[in-house]
Amino acid sequence: MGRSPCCEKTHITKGAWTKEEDQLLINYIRAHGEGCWRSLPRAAGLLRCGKSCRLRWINYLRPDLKRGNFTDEEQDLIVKLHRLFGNKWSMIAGRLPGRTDNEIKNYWNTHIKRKLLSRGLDPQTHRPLTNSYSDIRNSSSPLMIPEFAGIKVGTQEANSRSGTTEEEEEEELNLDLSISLPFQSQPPSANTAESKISTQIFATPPSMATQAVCLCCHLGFQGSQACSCQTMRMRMVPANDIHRYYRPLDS
DNA sequence: AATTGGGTCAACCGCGATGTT
DNA sequence: GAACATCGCGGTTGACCCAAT
Repeated sequence: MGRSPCCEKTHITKGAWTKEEDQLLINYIRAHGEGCWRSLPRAAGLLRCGKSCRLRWINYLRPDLKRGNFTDEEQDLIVKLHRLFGNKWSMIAGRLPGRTDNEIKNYWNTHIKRKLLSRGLDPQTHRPLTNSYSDIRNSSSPLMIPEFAGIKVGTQEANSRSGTTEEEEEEELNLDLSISLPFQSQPPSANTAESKISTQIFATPPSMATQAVCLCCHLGFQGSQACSCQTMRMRMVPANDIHRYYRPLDS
């Protein structure tokens, strides 16, 4: 037999979170750390589904979250990453410190998507809406988004000059995406487009990993037992795990 | 002052991958 | 290996805000 259900279907609160609920969740996670979302609501005294607690914490309550508008650099990076990963918001979020997948997804749908459309670009493919792919490859005009500096897909002229293939074209994109936590000890092994991209992105010196924000330091606990900086410097953390880069205070 | 319409974003839903029994 | 739970993700919804009318 499997496990028991993740949460009781009855007596579950839905909708907007109250300040009291937020505080209960914050207090509990401060004391016990993240994890075991199934048992968390009851233990924290919340009448919420564990899933809802996890979402609230990750998207809103985490102390390392950035608030406020996206910077031009972040916007630029989102477009680059979206071109590489598509709607893999968690992958994109993993490379934008302090931003959540939900936040990026919302920002994409409300701002960037519209901007691209107004430029006549397909937000999914980042290519002109009216032209087919072959048209684009034969086009002499660069695929540029002036508002997002540095997003140049490449041109036929450039390709014929350098004799690059489509895959190489991808690699021509400057992927200096290391403002986040781009290092992974073992890049994905599968020979997929994503893995190639990941390999490239993750090919950052190990020293970059130490530039990640340690949550404990962020909270002012550097040097304390809770601070795991030194431990984390010994082993590399997957980029997607930046938000987990901390250790429960009571451990 | 009331209504309307668009923009924003927190939260929910459903699904696939993974883990556990 | 089957059955089930958990986790995490992407898509969608709906409440709220604000400006225009």
